[in-house]
Amino acid sequence: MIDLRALHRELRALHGPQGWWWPGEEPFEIAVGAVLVQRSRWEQAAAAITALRGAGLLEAEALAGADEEDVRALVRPAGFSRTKPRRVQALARWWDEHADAAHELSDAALRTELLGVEGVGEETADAISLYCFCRPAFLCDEYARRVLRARGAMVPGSYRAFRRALEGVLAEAEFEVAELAELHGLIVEEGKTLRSSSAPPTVEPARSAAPPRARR
DNA sequence: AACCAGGAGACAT
DNA sequence: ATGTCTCATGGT
Repeated sequence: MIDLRALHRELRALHGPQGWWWPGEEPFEIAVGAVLVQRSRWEQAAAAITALRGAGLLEAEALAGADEEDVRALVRPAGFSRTKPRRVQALARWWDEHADAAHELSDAALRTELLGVEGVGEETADAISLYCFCRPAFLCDEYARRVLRARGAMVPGSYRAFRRALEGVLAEAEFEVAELAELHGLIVEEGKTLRSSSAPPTVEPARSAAPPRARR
């Protein structure tokens, strides 16, 4: 499909080796960030995290027991206030009760357990596995899709199919966890320079002098 | 004012 | 197990 080692080298040359890790001080904060950033910009998620920190809620037990309305107000900058407040509190409850024991689980068992938490889907489970529990994982997100497609790879549309398609080359590359962590960071940097359309640049038809058609 | 932003969950095949 | 459809909101 694609040589991930070569991609890693290329992106390092492009953006510089950056020893990238998910922004955040401690694992729980990182996990909260992974949920809050869903379908929104990192700047917005970061604002919500700052608010939570200010309220002393960046600790699992405190957030789990916090008033729902308070949490709603604090995470508002991250948007989706119907779902995200519930999701970060569901995560906090799980974290408070199970995160400790989760270190003993296999990579696959941990992932399965994370998927059982409300608001944690495939991508977020992989992000938490990698950046909170230091388990090998590759984030098959929209950026990865763009970057690989831009290099000519046929990338399946669904997360599952994408992930499976990468299993082989991923095993072949034998990345360390730190390398996987940095690779994702590099892919994000590179992905931001790409269009989401994934369509190769097409030549615009010669523009006529006609004014744009009036909208209705 | 339309459009985008680092998905998840429910449901049907 | 895999594909499809729906939801949902702050910021620019």
